[in-house]
Amino acid sequence: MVKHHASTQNIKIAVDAAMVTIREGDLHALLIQMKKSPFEGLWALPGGLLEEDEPTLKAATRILKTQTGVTDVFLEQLATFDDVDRDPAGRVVSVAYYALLSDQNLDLKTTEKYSDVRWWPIRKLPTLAYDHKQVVQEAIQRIAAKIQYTNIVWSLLPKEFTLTQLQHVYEIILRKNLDKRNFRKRIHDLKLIKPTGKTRTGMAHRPAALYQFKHRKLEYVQVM
Amino acid sequence: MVKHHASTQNIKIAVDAAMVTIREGDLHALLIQMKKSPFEGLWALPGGLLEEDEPTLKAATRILKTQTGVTDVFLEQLATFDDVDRDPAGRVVSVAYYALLSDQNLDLKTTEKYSDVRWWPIRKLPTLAYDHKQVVQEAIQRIAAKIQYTNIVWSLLPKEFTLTQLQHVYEIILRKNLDKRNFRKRIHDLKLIKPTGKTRTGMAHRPAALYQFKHRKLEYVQVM
DNA sequence: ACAAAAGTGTTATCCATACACCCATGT
DNA sequence: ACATGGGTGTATGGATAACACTTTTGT
Repeated sequence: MVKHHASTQNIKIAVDAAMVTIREGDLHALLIQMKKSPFEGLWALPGGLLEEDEPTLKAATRILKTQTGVTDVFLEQLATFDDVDRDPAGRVVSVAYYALLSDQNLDLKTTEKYSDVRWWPIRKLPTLAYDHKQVVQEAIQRIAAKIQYTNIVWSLLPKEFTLTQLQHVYEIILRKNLDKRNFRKRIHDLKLIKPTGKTRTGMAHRPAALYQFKHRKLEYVQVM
Repeated sequence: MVKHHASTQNIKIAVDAAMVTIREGDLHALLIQMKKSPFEGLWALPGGLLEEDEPTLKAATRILKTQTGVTDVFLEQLATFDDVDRDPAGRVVSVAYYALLSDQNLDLKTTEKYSDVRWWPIRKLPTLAYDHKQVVQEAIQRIAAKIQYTNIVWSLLPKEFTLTQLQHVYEIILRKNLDKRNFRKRIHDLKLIKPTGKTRTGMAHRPAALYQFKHRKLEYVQVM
């Protein structure tokens, strides 16, 4: 045990959310541009101080909803970041979450609080406030690990998608090319998705069959 | 972002540590018996409030050192537990760590603060205070997952150990029997350990060769 | 007709698994 | 001499990886 100055502890708790999606063939994170000093103009993950009667998961859910309007996505605690100097304004411990979003149906909201809100490619981030660069890095690592033994990619795709779209998600996150036939055989054997019967037409090539995930919630399956 | 009542936030931060070892053929966790109400007599993980100028990892390191005297072990953040009602005394968010200890060279310290300190088999825990049962469960899951793709078992074994001891660690944590020859072939191919040249004698059977880990720090390797 | 992505099976290689006996020591 | 765990190699089967052509559409 550390000490017992319970009444004198003066540490604040924040919740930050790394929202991640795939756009233009690459992973992107949602960043807000800060208005207030000392980080004026810098970019950061959306977040804020925790309320007393609110669990961190609820706070993260609210941040997500406020920024993007979505609720039905994969959202999970990432880790807690607590370097003593991470916030120049004082000791603030941050419980970080990460969420996976489909690039569809997103409606970014700019609020009074921020100068700007936008998606940034994860490999070309601007300078970030606090330790948010590290938070994003750890989120990426977690995602890359976790798509290999769970079904969480459901949260990165629209409700209906083609097998090629699904394969691209894996290729982009794992940063390697996959064999089309082996990938499809694998996905088929896992029985995580089912055909909708529809096809995606309007492209200058053969229409692709559309599929959907049977369950849009976390399941453990050895994908690769 | 949640709200901006920064000055009014009244949430405390604690650090708790699940220290785990293998004794008598099973996983055990170190628990302390509480003296103070409202959990008087109940068992709990060692922990305490975080100090303002201290990172949580340092706090966890100190808890570990205080309880067991050891420092050179694997210690990692597990997760943050923050149910609003987890502590009847008020809102306390707990950053939980877990540590892996060898059953050797342990010197449990009972302090004034606790009625008792002892190892409890993980499958037969007493009633625990707070949400510590959940913390232990998550630690076990993490350990079982992580020994399969890292070298962290180094921290559960003495500096020098036999291949059979190493195999037992995996068998106990994964709860399944492994084939001796396949296991040894695998371990040998991974090149994580090296023979010390010594043997362990004094037993009513052929002496076993003693090995040690080449590196006593986290490395990522697909073990199984 | 051409371009572009969709869709589809087979073969070879590698890796995981199953399996049994002799060895060195203490009693 | 007997009991006990230590130590060792091979053969098989299943999973993974490599690989090319036909189909359907839009222009």
